[in-house]
Amino acid sequence: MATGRTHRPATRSRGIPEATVARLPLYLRALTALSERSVPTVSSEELATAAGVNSAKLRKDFSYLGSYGTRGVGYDVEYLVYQISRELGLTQDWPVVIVGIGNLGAALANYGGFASRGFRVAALIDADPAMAGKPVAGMPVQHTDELEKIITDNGVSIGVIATPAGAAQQVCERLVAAGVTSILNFAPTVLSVPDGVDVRKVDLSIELQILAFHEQRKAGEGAAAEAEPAPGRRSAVGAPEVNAADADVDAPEADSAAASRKGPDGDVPAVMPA
Amino acid sequence: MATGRTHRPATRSRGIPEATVARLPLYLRALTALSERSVPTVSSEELATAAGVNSAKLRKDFSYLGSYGTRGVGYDVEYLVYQISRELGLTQDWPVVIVGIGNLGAALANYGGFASRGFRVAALIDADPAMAGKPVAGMPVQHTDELEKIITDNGVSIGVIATPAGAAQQVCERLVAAGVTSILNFAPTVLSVPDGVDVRKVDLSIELQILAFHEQRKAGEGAAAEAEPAPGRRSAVGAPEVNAADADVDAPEADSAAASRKGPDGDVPAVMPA
DNA sequence: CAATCTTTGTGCACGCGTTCACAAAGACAT
DNA sequence: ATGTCTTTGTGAACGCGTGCACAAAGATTG
Repeated sequence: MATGRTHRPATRSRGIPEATVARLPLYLRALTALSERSVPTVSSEELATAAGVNSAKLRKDFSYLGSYGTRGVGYDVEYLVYQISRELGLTQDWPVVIVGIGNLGAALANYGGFASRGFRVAALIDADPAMAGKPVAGMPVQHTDELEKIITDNGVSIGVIATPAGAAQQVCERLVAAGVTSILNFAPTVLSVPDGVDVRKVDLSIELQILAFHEQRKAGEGAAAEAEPAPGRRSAVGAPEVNAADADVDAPEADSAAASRKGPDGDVPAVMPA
Repeated sequence: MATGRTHRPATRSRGIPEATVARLPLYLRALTALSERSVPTVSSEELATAAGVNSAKLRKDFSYLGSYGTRGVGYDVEYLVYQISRELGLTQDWPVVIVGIGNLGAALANYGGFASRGFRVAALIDADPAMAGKPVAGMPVQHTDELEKIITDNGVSIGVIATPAGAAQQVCERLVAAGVTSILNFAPTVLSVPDGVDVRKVDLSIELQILAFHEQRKAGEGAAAEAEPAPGRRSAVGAPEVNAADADVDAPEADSAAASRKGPDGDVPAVMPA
């Protein structure tokens, strides 16, 4: 083949495939582990195993970044850590705010995985006045009223939403209006945002539902009839009112944003289980 | 979105596409909201908007389940809720165990989205003896020693791992050995499991890293040079030892499973930031 | 320097998922 | 009953992602 690629495509817009981008953090994690063990180089085969992917896929992924490997040897760990970090934008500091400091929000605030990757929790925000000033993860919770000022003063461009579903859209709009252009949404709701704003969602119960689907498949493999994998069953469906009851419990935490603006109908559809 | 997926060789027998299965919970959520508002029928267009997807995609998805719509009218909400619930296996009870009751584990235990979808938290398990008996989410935490007995007695087939990365693989193996065949992994580690066991992973920091990538893209759109979206920066990369220090903090919680079996090397590669 | 060995980088083919576009089906009005 | 209107269900085209398989590149050895 031709003598390799030009190291710098120069044109930023020349896209790395989305699927590849999603795997870069995986590689980075594996590489960091190797780095800590002072492993100097690693082959695509070894690294692929460590990252849980196919080696051909890994090589192709890396080829989008440039030719950083040495044939017959492998990849230089430290160099690759740097290149991937740079590509992901982790060589700079990203201040983030977490809105909705309930169980989940607090857990996220305490999550060390953020800080270790260049993400700095700039502020914790909650709509409950009773929460204001209360220290969580060694940081005082601030009231929603301060949201805009916090975003502006800290130059925050990434926001994490961990509010109840009913409050998520409103919080989202305020974040965006204040200048946030990337949102990580933990609320079980579809957020609508203007063009130019990225939203990624993490839904804890959706993953379980997908597992349940496959689990049911397994159980019903031999028998066509209903499987009974465990003692105790229930009907579940057909009792919408239990979902309504879940509304408060459902939310990952106790943010009172929803309560403060309870539309008798407005948040019923939004506050969803699942 | 949450990531994670094990190798799915070929589509199961009369398989619904994996991508479709992953969207069913989304539809179900939107439909439940409509059901609570007593909306009798809904068109593919409306429902697609509510679920945040393309209407053609939605129709094709539903076509895999059967012809449940009425041309010229739309879909019967209640009927569709039932059909999707049944397809996902949510009409039966799924007892789950949560292993690793730290910040994240506790948040999950309190998360109402599980119970409202047919998932019953059968037990909370932690390796820390000091946690044993302590009530979390109205349920006493049990010690890891009881793991196998709990799984067997409750017929648990789905396990949630919220331990530090260093303990995840070991916990995983014990769960599988005890009969668990589906695992939801929150630990930032690649789990290796035997065939027939499904693993889905949720990595909180990977999502942020993906956002950072796009954010960097936006910032560098006009200027070719390094962007400065906020006051304060850092070098981040090139300091592996800070990651090592993160090891304990990194874990979403305080499960001491890792501590109880600290291999001087065994968990170093596993305990990863990111 | 030549031969051999290892591992990368990638051309190519295949399959899955997405989207378009439309005919068929049924509701509804006249 | 007939015609019109709405919306589903799906055939087909397209694009992306994945994995195979191999030639090129460089290390290493004799």
